[in-house]
Amino acid sequence: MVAMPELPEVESVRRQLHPRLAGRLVRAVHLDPQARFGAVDKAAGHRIAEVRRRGKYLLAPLDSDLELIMHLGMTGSFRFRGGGDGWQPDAYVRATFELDDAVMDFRDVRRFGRLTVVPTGDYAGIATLLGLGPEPLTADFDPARFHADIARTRMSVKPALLTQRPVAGVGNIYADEALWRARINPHARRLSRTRTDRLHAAIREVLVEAIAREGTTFRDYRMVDGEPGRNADFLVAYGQAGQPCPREGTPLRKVVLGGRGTTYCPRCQR
DNA sequence: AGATCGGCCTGGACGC
DNA sequence: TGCGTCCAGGCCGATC
Repeated sequence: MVAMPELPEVESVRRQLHPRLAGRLVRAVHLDPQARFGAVDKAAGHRIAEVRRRGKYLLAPLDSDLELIMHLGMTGSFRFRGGGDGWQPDAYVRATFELDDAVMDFRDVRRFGRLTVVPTGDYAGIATLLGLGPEPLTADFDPARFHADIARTRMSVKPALLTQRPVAGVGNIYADEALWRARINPHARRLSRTRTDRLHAAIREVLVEAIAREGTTFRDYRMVDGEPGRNADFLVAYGQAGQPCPREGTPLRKVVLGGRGTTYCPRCQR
């Protein structure tokens, strides 16, 4: 495992990115010739209004009814040159934004990150963003709707969460953490309202706690100032296979579910 | 239409 | 030491 920026990591990046980008003019965008980014160079000549977040996406409205969309993928990070944090561009810089008062690099070892510019709100070419579920930390995340979404699908609850449709921003780490906390087996289907209510609360809790620690860093995830998140030492399920369950000591089991590594307690997660 | 699966991409871990 | 193989996974497109 490397990084997997999920909602807490992306939100931590957003909080540092917003003050550095809001109001700035993009003078030019330089791309790695191998990068398959969309029309991100269309950002050139436009001013950034703000940096928002939806799920794991960073959204930066530009003037002229354009919108810069950024996704960190697995290993993406934004770094600024000459900021005193020692950052120097390396072989993994995939895009460089020349701003009116700064130079920002997008670094991405595995190239899973995505950058593009679209007409404001036109997400037709970005299926996951188009079908993105509610923001978990707002009132939009409604327990009744969450239950209906989880009950409607025939998928197991964990893969269902990873589709981003029942709720936005939950990835592999926080799915395992929330399911453990809610004592729900990741294979479970058609959960009762009582259990989706527990999961609803657990998702909010693990995300809020991880944001307070500025996310989970294993290796590559870095905030804009280069600092790692501090949540890795607080994970109780993800990556803890074989360790005793903190609730009652049964060794945690790792399986592959929906093609993703999944760790859970076979005894207390039913 | 919803669900499933392979591919993308790379470096690090691991085995011999 | 060095090489080959496997693994990690968010998202997307193809297919069932």
